[in-house]
Amino acid sequence: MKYEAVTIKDIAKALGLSTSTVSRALRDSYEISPETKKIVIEYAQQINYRPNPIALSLKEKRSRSIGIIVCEIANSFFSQAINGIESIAYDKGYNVIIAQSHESYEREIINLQYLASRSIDGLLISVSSETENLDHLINLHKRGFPIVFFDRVVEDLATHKVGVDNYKGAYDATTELIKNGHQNIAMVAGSEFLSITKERVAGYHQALSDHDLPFDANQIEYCLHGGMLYEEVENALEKLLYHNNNKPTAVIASADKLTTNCLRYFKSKNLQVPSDIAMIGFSNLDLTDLLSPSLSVIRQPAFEIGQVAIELLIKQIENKRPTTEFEKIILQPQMIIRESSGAKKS
Amino acid sequence: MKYEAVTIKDIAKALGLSTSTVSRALRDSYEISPETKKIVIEYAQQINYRPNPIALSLKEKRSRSIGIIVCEIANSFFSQAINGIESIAYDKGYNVIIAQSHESYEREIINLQYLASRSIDGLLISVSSETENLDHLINLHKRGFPIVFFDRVVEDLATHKVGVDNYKGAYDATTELIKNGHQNIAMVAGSEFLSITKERVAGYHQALSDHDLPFDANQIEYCLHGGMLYEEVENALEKLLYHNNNKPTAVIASADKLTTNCLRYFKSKNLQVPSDIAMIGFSNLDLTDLLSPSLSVIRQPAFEIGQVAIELLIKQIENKRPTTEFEKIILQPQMIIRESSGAKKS
DNA sequence: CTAAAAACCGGGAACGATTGCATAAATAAA
DNA sequence: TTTATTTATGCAATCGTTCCCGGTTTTTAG
Repeated sequence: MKYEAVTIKDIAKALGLSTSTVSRALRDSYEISPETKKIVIEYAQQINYRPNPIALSLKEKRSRSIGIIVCEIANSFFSQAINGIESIAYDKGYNVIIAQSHESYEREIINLQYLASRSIDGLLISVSSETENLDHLINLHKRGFPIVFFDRVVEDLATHKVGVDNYKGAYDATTELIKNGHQNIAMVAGSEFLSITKERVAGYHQALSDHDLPFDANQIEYCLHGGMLYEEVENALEKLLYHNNNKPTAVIASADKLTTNCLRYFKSKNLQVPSDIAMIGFSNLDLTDLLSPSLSVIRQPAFEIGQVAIELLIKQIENKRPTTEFEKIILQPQMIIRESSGAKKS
Repeated sequence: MKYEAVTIKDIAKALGLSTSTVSRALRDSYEISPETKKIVIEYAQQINYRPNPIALSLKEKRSRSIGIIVCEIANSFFSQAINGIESIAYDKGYNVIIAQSHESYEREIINLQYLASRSIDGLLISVSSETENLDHLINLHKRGFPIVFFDRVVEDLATHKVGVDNYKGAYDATTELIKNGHQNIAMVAGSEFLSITKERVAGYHQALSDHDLPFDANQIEYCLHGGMLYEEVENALEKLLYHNNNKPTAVIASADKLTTNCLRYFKSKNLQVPSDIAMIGFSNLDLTDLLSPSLSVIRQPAFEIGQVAIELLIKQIENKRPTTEFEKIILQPQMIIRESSGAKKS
């Protein structure tokens, strides 16, 4: 069943005018007499005429839609970031097409091809945790396609980038645990490919060294799928807690899904938080306050990250000349101390 | 900065053929010789030719994109439903444009106009909790525009509808609480405008009456914004617990956000669940098992709802003749009993 | 060897809207 | 009255693709 829309031709025919006159009248051109304008505009309103955006896109060579690729929308951080993106995009007359990589490199490529073939005007992407090879992005980028990275940025490409101060977030979290008496602090980290992981590890590392605590590489476990699979978090924690000479009394989880899956593991093992094992995690969940014990978190300004990213992207899209100067914007994370990061059993 | 794509004309010029020949060669028409086809296809591949979907849309009068309107994507139920929708849509070559009403009637209308003007081929909608007047939907529907309702369906329109057995979900939840010894069970319900609210109230009502318990209208509080605002849930619970001769020992929350905000309220008032007040709620959150006490929930098959809805929509879009027979599909919710619905203090 | 039938390919209209250019009529200036 | 100028409108190209309608060559049949 087709849904037939009113076109400019219908108006022209009905009013005995040419399509150009109608088009100009609707755009309020100075070349059209006030009387003709009035007739056209009133008739258009009456039959509920709407310009066909597809025809416009074809002519203008732009679709006024932008693509977003994230791992999962069912992830508080990303759904909040998307809210930020949409809040600006809709105001500026762009619509967004969201695609999910589900942390798969392969699906990221498929999504990218799909979006590119839907002729989007630009791309906002937070790469999948499997993404190491960047050819798919480099290809587009070389051809002058506007790309902005957010959260999981890729350093090797000259584009706008928006993220948080991951180093500081991890540094603060580690320091908080140290202050509460923990000397053996482990880290459950995301994919090693991601720069955010490296930065968070670096922050953790530095905090230990600033407090004269030894750094032990065995205290870090990387999860390739960023905690999306419970099993990988389970394995990581098994190793850290039971196959490690140096049993930690506290854990830092470096991503949303890692944080919740760590909790799930502790619960299944009947480990009390924070007395058996303390923890603090990166998380943007809205109900970390409702958990028992309430969860200490590093929270990222997801909404703002989305807003800044889309603004940079639209600026680049609407630029007449190719962009040569790219910005890297770093927002500050927020540490919320609650119960889970407390002192160990004495 | 414009991103110039390769067109069929470029191929034609480079190969000394006409655009029609190139077009046919790429579509594997029988009218083109195998040799020509080979040359064209290889060259197209080499220069990475992609057909322009906008030009196709203009010609075919369809955009192969469908609109989704939900209240919030940062809501487990809806993000899961969207995952279900996308899983099918992408396979069938459709892309989805997501818009959020944030439970506002006004924004729902704006979104609808926006989507319609973006020439989507069909619409999947779960109406906002403020939506009482349906003119905006009726208008589109009258013109033969394909619409499928999911979750929050609207009975007055002849369209496909997909939802869960809300009556049964609430009936089971109520029965479970009764079995655990609760005689005074209150309900924190969503917007009165929504049919799902009415059905859930009816299920609750029937369960009470089947167990010879009195029904007291003062034991139900409606939240117009479906729990999106903490204050409305707070007000509702204040009334139920402290301005009510009949203080409940258990509460049923009839939506995701209501459930979490009830918990937040109990926590703020230092009420122990389930000993001070038991509860069970509709929720699709993935970490209700991690709460203390773990939360008993009615879980909806969100992913499947999304899948069924998009399948019906695509079927309708691709139908040659106008659809006259509409389906209403009801899936079964799942009750997961955990700690929060336990017995009251004895 | 001729006529018919394949086989293969190009021209151009169409989709809906915009826009540079041409044109006609009306008015103003000389 | 003639020319110049303004005013108001139409024609046609354009964006990228498909497809109807022809047209030419080659093959096949009689």
